[in-house]
Amino acid sequence: MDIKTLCLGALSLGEASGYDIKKVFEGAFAHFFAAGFGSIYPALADLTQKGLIVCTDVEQEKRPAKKLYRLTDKGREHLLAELRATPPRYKVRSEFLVLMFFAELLPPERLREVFAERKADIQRKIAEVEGVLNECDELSPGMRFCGGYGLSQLYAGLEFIEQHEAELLASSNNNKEG
Amino acid sequence: MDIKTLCLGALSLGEASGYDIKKVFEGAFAHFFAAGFGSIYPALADLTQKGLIVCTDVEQEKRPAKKLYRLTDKGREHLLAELRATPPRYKVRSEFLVLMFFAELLPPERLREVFAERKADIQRKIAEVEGVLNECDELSPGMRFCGGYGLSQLYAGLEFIEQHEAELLASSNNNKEG
DNA sequence: GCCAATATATATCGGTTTGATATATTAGGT
DNA sequence: ACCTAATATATCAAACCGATATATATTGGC
Repeated sequence: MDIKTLCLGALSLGEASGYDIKKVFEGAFAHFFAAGFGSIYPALADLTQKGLIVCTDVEQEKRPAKKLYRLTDKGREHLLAELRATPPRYKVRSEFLVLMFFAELLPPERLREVFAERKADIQRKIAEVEGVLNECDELSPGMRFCGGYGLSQLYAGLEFIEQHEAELLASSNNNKEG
Repeated sequence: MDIKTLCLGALSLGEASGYDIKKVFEGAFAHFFAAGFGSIYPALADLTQKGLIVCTDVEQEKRPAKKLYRLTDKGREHLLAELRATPPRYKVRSEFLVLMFFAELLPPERLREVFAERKADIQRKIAEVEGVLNECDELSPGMRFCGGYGLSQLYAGLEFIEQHEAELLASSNNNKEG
């Protein structure tokens, strides 16, 4: 699944600008799919050119002008077909775990820092997802499932780190001394 | 962190060919970092050109010839510096969760399939990681941490799906009838 | 003995994605 | 008056992904 399909998905929730879509990727989508402006704007141009979305220029009083995009019927059909055909993959790319894998090559004080940063990051994300789940009451069951799944992963990761970091830090210190 | 650094990391465990490194990415690294031949071979060429690794051609009796790569001192230093400077990120890209997010747009029977595929995939990965942890007794504490962390994520995900799939399927069926 | 599938091994290439950067306007704080 | 943050769009090189091509050797089934 590419960013284009994700943009169609975001637009299935209502019309939006590229900037709005970016905010969707930073909010609700944040913990399971990332996309920057460098992906979103070309995707919107492409989708427009293919007739899957249409664009309206909107002048604003107190902000820069924006381009509002809306799904066409063709675009909605394309989205449905794409979703039905998408295999349910789940891919992780974790620099954190690479650092753990090579923990012996890190200075103990850096290892401590890494654990602290990672835990802080997880806690920040937990707060974000819980915020969305609690504050927004127009979420579909599917969206709530997504949030819940994300929380399960975040809590399990946090718990694992808290239970095992001391052990790894100890072996790192021994390694330094020996 | 790019694939080049990962290749340096793989070579810090001993000399290897591009093909060997791919197997590392399919085994020990599998659940937290992916890399294909299209990334690995250019990375090795680049690292050789920069003097961070050296290459030896090895003719083999019963197999195609291979190129064995080995870290240089400069390469080892580069790896250490890179690891010390790498922020501990953790990025997920999940088509599975995108499908959950838009579950309303999926036919109920496809939703059932998606859950079945995802659970089978998780169970396959659990077996893989547990296999490595049980069968290999030369793993460093850091590598065991990695495997354990992966298992914590896999078990938490599996449990969450088992506890919530019925609910989502029910709302999907209602949606169809309503 | 033969065929198909699998494993070993390297390499390339188009298309997509990432991350950084550029540009411009308005709001709000000091 | 000045700086920072938010709103808004756009581009680009570098990196990465997935598929494909090429070639040899082994293994298992019939």
